[in-house]
Amino acid sequence: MKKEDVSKVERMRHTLSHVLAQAVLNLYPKTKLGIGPAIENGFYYDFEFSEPITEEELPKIEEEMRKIIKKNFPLKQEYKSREEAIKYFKGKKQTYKLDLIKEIPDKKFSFYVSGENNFVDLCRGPHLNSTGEIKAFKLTRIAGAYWKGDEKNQMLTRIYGIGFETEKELRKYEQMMEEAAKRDHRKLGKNLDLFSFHEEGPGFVFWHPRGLKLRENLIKYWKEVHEREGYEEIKTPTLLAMCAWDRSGHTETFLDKMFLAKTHDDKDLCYALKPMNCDGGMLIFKSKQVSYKNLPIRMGELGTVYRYERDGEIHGLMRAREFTQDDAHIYCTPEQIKDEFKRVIKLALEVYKTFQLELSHIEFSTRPEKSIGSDEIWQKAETTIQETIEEEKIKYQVNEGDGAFYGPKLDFHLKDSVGRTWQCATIQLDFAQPENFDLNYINEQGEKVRPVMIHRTIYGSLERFLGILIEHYAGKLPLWLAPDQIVIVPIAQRHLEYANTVANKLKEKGLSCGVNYENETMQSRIRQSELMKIPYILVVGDKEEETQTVSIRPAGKKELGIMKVEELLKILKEELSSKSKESPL
RNA sequence: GCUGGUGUAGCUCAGUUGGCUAGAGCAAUUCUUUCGUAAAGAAUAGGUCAGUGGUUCAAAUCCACUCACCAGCUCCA
Repeated sequence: MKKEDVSKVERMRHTLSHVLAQAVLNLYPKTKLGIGPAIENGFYYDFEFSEPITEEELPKIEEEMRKIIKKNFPLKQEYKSREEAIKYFKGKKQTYKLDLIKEIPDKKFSFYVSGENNFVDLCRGPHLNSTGEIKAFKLTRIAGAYWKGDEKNQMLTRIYGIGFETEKELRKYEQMMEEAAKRDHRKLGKNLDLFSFHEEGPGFVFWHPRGLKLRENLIKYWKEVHEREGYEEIKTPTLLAMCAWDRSGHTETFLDKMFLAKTHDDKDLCYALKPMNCDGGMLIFKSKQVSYKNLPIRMGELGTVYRYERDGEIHGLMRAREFTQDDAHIYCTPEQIKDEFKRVIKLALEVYKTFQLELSHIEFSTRPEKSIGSDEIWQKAETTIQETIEEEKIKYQVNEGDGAFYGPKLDFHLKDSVGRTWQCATIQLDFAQPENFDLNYINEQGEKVRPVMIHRTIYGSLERFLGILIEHYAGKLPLWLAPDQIVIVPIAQRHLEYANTVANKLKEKGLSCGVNYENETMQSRIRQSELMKIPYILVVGDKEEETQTVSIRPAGKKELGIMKVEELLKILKEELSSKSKESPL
């Protein structure tokens, strides 16, 4: 790669990883080197230390790095032949580097040399001209990472750092991360009394009244758009007998993630909690004869599924062991695939726009190792998806071998507050399951024909999507989603009656409105409401009662003055109907 | 599951190298107070220091195991 193709800050981050490796070798000469790339906002390097190291040693390594930077060593690129390269790393006992060379087919290998001990690293570059060009950096944390990203391999020690062109930018980034940590949905979920987790159910979400209301608001919107899009809703059992999972291939490919259930009399019919909703849906499809005239059939299901995720993989709402997919299965003819696919893409983009969510990226995942169905079927499915997204001019990246076991898929990824991405919407093309379940419809010639199946979600899971939303809005949910929309604060006890009259008027219009008449000062009650991020606080006292008005204070803002209740209702109605817009007040 | 870390009251956190009855603020309860836009005052109650086992005259503190959580990896919606 040419130097000018890579931004200066990226080259700096890459050089930083080399400086890190050099510093580590200076301090711990027996260390074996893995790889060290530049990443978003920084860099890392993987090492195998002879003795385990701790985070307390990072300042020492950082200091050594500063020495190397100060000495301003030039980075020189040179080439070695395969034999020279192997000989060099054998001499240094750098087994991981030898492993890398084995995998690169090139005849000539690019190396970078710098430093007083002529630190040499196998590397394509590009780099800065010399270490002295490095500006602001900091080592941030230490973590484990498998060699070449494969859990069957040795686990190495990864040291992460951040790097920027100025100290100011570095500090700004650190501050941003601190702010982001405050948005963590797990923290907000506790503070806003939305949900909790308990040792008695690791990975299971306990929804509190306020959280459940939020969840239901999200469901309501989902139902609206799906009804409009021609979906019908179904509900299938939480448990199915194992023969269903045998048939769909889950037993073979998914068993380690399934919760199994038995009855007390130990009959041989063993059950599993559903890890996916498709089996139940297909049984409904099969329950009657379908004509080509009925297709496409779009069956939606807010299906709660159970997956025994391994310890350490669960993460708040983002990755739970029980979660509800906003699932749907579209049964259609081969000719209808593209059109249906496009409709789902459009719907996903529309929904994300409503929340003003920015998409991180779209991934096209192809056939995995563990899969069912013939080569021909996979080929056809992958080509169809690729053609569709190219026709739609959608930017995507290919994720080789990451499809579902029954078909290739298109995934939409969203970012959380600290930049981790999470897969939300997914659209999966499936020729295999209709085969397994012997699904068919009657075509124009009166023959039985196999339908094609599209599995899809828009939110992905209600839990994950809510996690993303809570962080996206930093807990300050828009009026239409907020579990408690309005709170009325009567100034003194004598205003309680009037407060209740106003509350009833608002409730009649379907707004959720409470009255806070706790034995606390008005200031304290306003504070409580602010902390709960209730969109509107209405204060009522003598003045308001006399003029039949309310004093309005939108959350996080100063008071706006007084207004007639009818006038307020008009404004709120407008705000509720335009979900994606900001509050007009 | 892997590497590293954490676990003290409902919440946020103190608790020196093991040593008197484990503390604080907020929240809760009771009483007083009825207040004009982000915290009124007083009193009361609240803990098997995650669990189990061990070391010790003595363990919140040291060790082992288990559980849960956090960061990253792997995996995933």
